Amino acid sequence: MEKNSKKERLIQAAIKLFAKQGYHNTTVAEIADEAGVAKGTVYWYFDSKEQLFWGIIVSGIELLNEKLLREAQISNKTAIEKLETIIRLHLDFFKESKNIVKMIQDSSVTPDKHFNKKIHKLRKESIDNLSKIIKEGQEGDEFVINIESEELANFILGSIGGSYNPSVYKLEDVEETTDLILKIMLSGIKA
Amino acid sequence: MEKNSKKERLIQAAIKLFAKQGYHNTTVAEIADEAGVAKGTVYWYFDSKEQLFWGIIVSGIELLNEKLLREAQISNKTAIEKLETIIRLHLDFFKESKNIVKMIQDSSVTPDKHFNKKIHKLRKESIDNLSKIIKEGQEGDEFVINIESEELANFILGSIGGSYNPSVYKLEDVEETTDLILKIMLSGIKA
Amino acid sequence: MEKNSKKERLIQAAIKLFAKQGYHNTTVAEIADEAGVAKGTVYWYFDSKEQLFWGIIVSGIELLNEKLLREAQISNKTAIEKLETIIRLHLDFFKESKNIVKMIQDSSVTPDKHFNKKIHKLRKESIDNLSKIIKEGQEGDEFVINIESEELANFILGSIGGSYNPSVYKLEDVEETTDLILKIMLSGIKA
Amino acid sequence: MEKNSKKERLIQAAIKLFAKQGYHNTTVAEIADEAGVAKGTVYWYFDSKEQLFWGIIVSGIELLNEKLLREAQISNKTAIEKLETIIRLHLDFFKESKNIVKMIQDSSVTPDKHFNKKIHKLRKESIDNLSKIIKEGQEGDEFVINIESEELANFILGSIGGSYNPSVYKLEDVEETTDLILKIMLSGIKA
DNA sequence: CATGAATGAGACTTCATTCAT
DNA sequence: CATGAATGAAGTCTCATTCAT
Repeated sequence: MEKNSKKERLIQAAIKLFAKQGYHNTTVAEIADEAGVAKGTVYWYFDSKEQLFWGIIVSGIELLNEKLLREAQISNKTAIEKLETIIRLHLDFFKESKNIVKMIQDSSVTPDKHFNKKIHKLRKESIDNLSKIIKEGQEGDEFVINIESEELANFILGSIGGSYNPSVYKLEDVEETTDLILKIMLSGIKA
Repeated sequence: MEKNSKKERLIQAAIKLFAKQGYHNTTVAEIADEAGVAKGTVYWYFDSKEQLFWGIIVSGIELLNEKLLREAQISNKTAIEKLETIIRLHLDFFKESKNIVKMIQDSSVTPDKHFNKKIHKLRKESIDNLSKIIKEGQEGDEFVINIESEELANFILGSIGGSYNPSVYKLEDVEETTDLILKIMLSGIKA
Repeated sequence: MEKNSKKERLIQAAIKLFAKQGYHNTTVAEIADEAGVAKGTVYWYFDSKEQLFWGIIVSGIELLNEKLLREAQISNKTAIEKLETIIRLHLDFFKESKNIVKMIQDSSVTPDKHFNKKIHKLRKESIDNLSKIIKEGQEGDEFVINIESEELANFILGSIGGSYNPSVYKLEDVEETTDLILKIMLSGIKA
Repeated sequence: MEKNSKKERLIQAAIKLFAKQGYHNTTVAEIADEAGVAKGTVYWYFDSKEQLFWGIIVSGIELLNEKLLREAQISNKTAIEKLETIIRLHLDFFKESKNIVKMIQDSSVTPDKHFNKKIHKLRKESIDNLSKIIKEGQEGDEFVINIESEELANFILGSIGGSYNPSVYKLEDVEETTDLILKIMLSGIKA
C-alpha cells in the first residue's frame, strides 16, 4: 500500500480523531474530511465505523505483541534482560503510538462481540508470554518463587500500563524511565 | 431520603447500565426503565444524562479519597503501614464498587469541561496524599530515597489500578491480595 | 377579588412573562414561580395554559371595547370628536396595557378555535362601532363620502395600531400623538 | 437549481405550514412530509428549524426592500409618485407573498438574537428610505412640513401594513386599493 | 385550597449507512 | 473507484398536565 493511498490517509485521520475525541464523538464525516475524501469513500475501504476503529486497535496490539514475542525468543538473554526489554518495548509503543494507546484505553467503552474476543485473546497472549519468561526466571533463580507466575505477569503488565500517565512521565527518555520501572520492579521501594 | 426513593433507584440503575454498556451505549430510556420510572422522571432528579454519569463518578472518587485521607492522618502508623492501608482501601473500593470503577475507567471518553477539572483535582489530591506519605517514609528511612516522591506515588497508584484485572484477581480475599501487592512493592521480585 | 389573591398574582405574572417572552417561550412553571405559588396551583384557577393566555387577551380587548362603545354613544359629540376620542383611547390602551398589547400582537400565532371566534367577533365589533361613527360623519358632512365606511374604518384602525411602534412613539404625551394622528387622518399630508 | 429541487420544495412547504400554523405549531416532520422528503433531509439543507424560518423571512423582506430602493432612485419621479409606488409595491407583496407576510407578522414571537438584528436593520432601511423621499417631498413643497419626516414615514408604513386585513381588502385589484390609500394619505378624510 | 413529584407524548437533531450517478 | 445527496432510526430533553397527599 502506498504511503498516501486514500486508505492509509483514512486510517491516519481516524487515529488522530479517535484519539483526540473518542469513538462516539468522532463522526465518519469528520474522518473523511480530515482525510480529504468523500464520506462515501470510507465505506469502500471499511465495512463500518466500528470495523475501522477496531481494526486500528487490533493491528496496533498485534504489532506490539509480535515484537514482544520476538524478543522473548532470543534465548541467550536472561529473564531479567527480557523483562527489561518488555518494559522498554511497551514504553516505546506508548511513545510512538500514543494515539493508538489512547484508543485502546477507550476501547472498553465500545463493546463489540467480535472484536472483544480478539482483544481478550491478544491480552492473554501477552500475559502468557510474560508468564513464561517469569517462570524461566523463577527456575533460573532470578525471580522470587513464592508468587504465581501468571499473577505476577498480570501485575507487571498492569503496572507498566497503569503507571503510564502522560502528565507525569514525559517519555522523552525511554531508557531512563525503563530503568526506573525495572529497578522498582526488581528491588522494591523498601530502604 | 428512603433507601428506595426513585432518585436512589435511578442512581443504582444508572451505575449498573453505565458499567455494563458504557456511557454512549446506555440510553436514558433504559435507565428509567431499569429503575421502573418514566423517562421524564430522570430529568426531575438530574439535569442531564452527563450530570448523572459524572455525579456518580465524582461522588465515588470523593468517598474513596475521604477514606484515604482519614487513614493518612493517623499518626501512630508507619509509612509502610499507611501504604498497606492505601492498597487495601483501593482493593476494597474495587471490590465493593466495581461498577463505579468501570465507569471511572471509561470516563475519559465523555469529556466534560466542568467535570474534567473536578476529576483532575481529585486525582491530584490522591497523588499528593500518597506523595506526602512517601516523603515521610523516605525521611524516616523506610523507603528508598533515590526516587522522586511524586514519580513514585504515580507509579504506585498506577500499579494498583492497572493491575486490577477482574479476570485475574477475583478479589475474594482482599487481605491476601493486599499482602501480595505490598510485598512486591516493598521488596521487588528479584530473588 | 382581592388585589393580592393568588389568582390575581398569577394573571399579573402571566401578563409580564407572556409579553416579554411570547406564549411558547413561557412555561407554566415560570408563571407559577413569578407569582410565588406552586405549579399545580395554576390549574386550580385556570383550565390550561391556553385559557390563561386567551382569557387575558379577551378581557383586555373587552375592556377597551367597552370604553370605545361608551364614548361612541355620547350623542352631543361631533363625529370628528368621536374619532379623536377613539384614537386617544387606543393610545391610552397602548400606553397603560402595553404588555397586553404585545400579547395581542403575538396572539395570531397560537390559533385556538374557540378563542379565535371570540377575537374575530371583538374585532368586528370595533370596526362596526367606528363604521357607524364614520357614517354619521359622512351624513353630517364631516367626512368625505366617496369612501365606503367599513373600508375606511378598517384603514383607520389599522393605521392606529400599525403606526404604534414603541421605538418611534414614546407615548409619553398621548394628547400630542393623538393630535398628530388625527391631523394626518383628517387633512392628509399633501402641502 | 431546478424549480423542483428538494430544497425548493422544502422552502415552499415551510412557507405554507408556518403561515397556516405558526412557527411553534409546525413540526419539522410535517414540513418534510409536505415536501415529500425524509425528516433528515431538512437538516441537509438547513441548519435548524429556526434558520429555515428566519431565512425565508429575511429573503422575503430583502426582496421587497430591493424593489423599494430601486424605485426610490428613479429621479424623474415626484415624491408623490414615489409614495404611490411604495404603497403599490407593498400591496403587491402582500398579495403575492401573503404567506410570508403572515410569517413576518408572527416573527416577533420567535426571538433569535442573530436574526432580530437583521430584521431591525431591514426595518430601519425601509423607514430611512421612505423618510428620504418624504424629505424630498417636503423640500419640493409636495408634503406638509410641520411633521418630522421619520415620524411620518413610520406612520405611513404602519398604516399600509396595519390596514392590510385580508378579510377587508381582497386585494384583487391592487391599483384600486393603492389609489384609495394614497388619496386618504394625501388629502385626509375631512369633507 | 395548595403542593410538587411524576408522567409521557412529542419535539428537534444527529449521524452511520446506502446508492444512483 | 469515488461522490455526496438522501435516508430514517434513534437519542436527548421539555413541559403541560395530573393526582396523591
